[in-house]
Amino acid sequence: MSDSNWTVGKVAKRCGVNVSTLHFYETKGLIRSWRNAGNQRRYKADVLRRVSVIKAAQKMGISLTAIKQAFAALPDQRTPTVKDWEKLSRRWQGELNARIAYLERLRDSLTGCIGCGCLSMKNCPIYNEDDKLNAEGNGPVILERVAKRLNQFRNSNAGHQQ
Amino acid sequence: MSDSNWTVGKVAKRCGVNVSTLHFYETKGLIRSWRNAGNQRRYKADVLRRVSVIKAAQKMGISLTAIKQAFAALPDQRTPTVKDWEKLSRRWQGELNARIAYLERLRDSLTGCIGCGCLSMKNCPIYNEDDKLNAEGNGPVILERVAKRLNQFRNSNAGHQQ
DNA sequence: GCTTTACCTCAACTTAACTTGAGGTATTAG
DNA sequence: CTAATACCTCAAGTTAAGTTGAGGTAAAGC
Repeated sequence: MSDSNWTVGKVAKRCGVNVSTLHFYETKGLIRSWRNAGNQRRYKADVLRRVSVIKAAQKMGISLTAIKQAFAALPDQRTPTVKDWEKLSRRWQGELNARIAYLERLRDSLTGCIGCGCLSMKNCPIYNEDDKLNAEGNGPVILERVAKRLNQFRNSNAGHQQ
Repeated sequence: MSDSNWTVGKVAKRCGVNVSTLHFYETKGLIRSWRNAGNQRRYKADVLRRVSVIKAAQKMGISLTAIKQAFAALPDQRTPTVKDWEKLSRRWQGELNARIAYLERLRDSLTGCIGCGCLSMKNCPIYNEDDKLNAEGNGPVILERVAKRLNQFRNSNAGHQQ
């Protein structure tokens, strides 16, 4: 009963988000609810994990659009199992590693490049980082619009490795 | 002559940004220009490094506001030297390290937490990461609004260590 | 049974970091 | 000298991820 009778308010409190955020996630297709006789939202308990996973993914810098696409890999009819979630998790771990590696490269070349003045030159490792990542024929691109939108992961093919 | 006679177009092309971006950066106080007789912007060559450093900092996830504050530490009257830039760089390296460490913690606890269901619980290491970072009396906070604005670094005290 | 919460919808506002466009002036190439 | 660029200003638009508020209904507490 309480298993499929969560109200927005309870979910919001439990997950530490606003009610409006849950409404918003629903319009984005990230979570789902059914309505009771009085047109109020009711949730199954698994919404809690969904919201928590959304929050965790956001901390990794993954956009809602990419999260939605990742969720698309979850079973549609049955409630996702632990294995389903772990699969998702492993996928994101790969992205997280790529992201960490990217920041490490940035860190390691930062002082040298800022100091030497090569930053505005064509052969600077920092300056050309995007170009390398975005090079054609070089496998799926991991980071999208790096300089523009705060290192968000690309929506269109999040999860590809190599 | 060409040392202080860079036009917006030339700077834009050299730095790989739009002219409108340079206008924008100027309104934000990130770069400066003088005007020629016909009211057109002219730049000193050091604008190239400034723009490049802005771009590098953005790749680290540092906001323009924080970048502006960091630039405030640069000399106002003379053109910044290599040492000036290196100082800035070292400051950001510390933030970059903190950011990398944060993502590593997230990665290492991700699969376990997503799988075990603790994500929505109070004792989950991922779920409570923000709280730990934001705990009072625990030294300066490094990451701000982590879950909200894609891990941007805090504006108000960017650069503080430990 | 009534009053306080909790919900509902829908539109508009918020911030960051830019971009786009309109209407007009300067510079440059030939 | 003139046509093609390049610039100028200022206002408005864009995206992500929500938040805020108005006007109205449902459910819960006592």
